[in-house]
Amino acid sequence: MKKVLVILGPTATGKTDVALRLSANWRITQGKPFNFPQCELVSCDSRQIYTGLDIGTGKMPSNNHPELVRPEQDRRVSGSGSRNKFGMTNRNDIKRGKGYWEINRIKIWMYDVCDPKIQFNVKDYVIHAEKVIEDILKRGKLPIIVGGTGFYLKALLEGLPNLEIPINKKLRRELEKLNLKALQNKLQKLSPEKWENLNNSDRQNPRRFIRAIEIASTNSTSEEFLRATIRGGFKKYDVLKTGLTAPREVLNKRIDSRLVSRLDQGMVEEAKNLHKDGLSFTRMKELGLEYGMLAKLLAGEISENQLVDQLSAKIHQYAKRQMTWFRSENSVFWFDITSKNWTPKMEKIVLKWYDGGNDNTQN
RNA sequence: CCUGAGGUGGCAGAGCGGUUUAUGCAACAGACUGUAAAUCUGUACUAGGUGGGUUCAACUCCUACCCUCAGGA
Repeated sequence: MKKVLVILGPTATGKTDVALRLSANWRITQGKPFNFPQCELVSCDSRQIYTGLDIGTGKMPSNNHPELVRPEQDRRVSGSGSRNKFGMTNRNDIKRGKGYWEINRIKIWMYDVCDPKIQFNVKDYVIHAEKVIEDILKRGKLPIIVGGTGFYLKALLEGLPNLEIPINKKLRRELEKLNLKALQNKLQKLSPEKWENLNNSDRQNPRRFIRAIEIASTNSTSEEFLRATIRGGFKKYDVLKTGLTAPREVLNKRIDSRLVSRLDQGMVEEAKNLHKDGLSFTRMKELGLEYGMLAKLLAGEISENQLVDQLSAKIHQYAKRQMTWFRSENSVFWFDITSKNWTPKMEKIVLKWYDGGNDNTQN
């Protein structure tokens, strides 16, 4: 079975660095007893997807890797070429070897797949990422999925039942005009079972309603529906899930110091430029966290001090949400990055898994 | 020093003479099968600058003091 390594965990645990180090180690130790693979990283992050969100999403390595390369140089020069639905100039960017970054000669995929003005979503992610991963495997390398977006990761690994039921823009536009009560009524009428299945929290979440209604109102005999269960996720691969954590307080401290260094790296400038390139503040706010706050700063709604304080809190909350999400993830080998010797331990487990092939159940 | 405004919970910020309480943010916990760094839910907690009054009752009225801010000198 083809193998895929996953490194998941909340923000600021250093997932990417670990993945890069693993990749580098493997290359260095080539020729030893194990048949070490070469690795390529696959980002699983709902914001690194977007072009131009570099510093604020941590694509830009903070400890200035000298050999950072960005193969796709002129991506943002808006030429006259036709653009795909993600606002990229060529539909096949990924196939043609674009859409990745290279750090110390290690490729990182699923960066810069979509224009930030355009809304990306899970389905887009799954489709692209699957393609990328298959391609990496075909080239005989080990894909390392580096994931902070639990939902995307889950969809990629396990599939999403209604993934094939498309977005109905017209319907959404109408539903968005309705208030919560109206949405509730509509779903109750349309699909009582669906309503029953929603928990209290989702029953007050307009955004969930809109999709639920969207699903419920597709004709169940439609072609989309028939195809709806096709996507089955990753059953065909041998997946090892590793996870990085740290105590809350440690994480918060790391987040705060990282925030300072992102500011030093020119995060504000970056946001200014994005806005100059036509990214509205409204849209920027939708992008959340750093960009959301940066938009507020640039729009004059908050001061620089407020930016730091509020953003820090927001990212703390985000990390918390990620931890809550990942807690329910099954069969993850967790490593506390504040514990001693976690790195060699992790490497050992990974190598054993990679080399073994048959000793799969160790947790 | 004068004049004006004001001092409310971790922060911001309302109303009100009387036990039900603003509210928002933050905190804590959680949900989440197509915006997921988004969206949503639940919980707890913490007040009324200080000292005097008035009143059956004061965060709410009066007063002195302290402090802050703005304008003046």
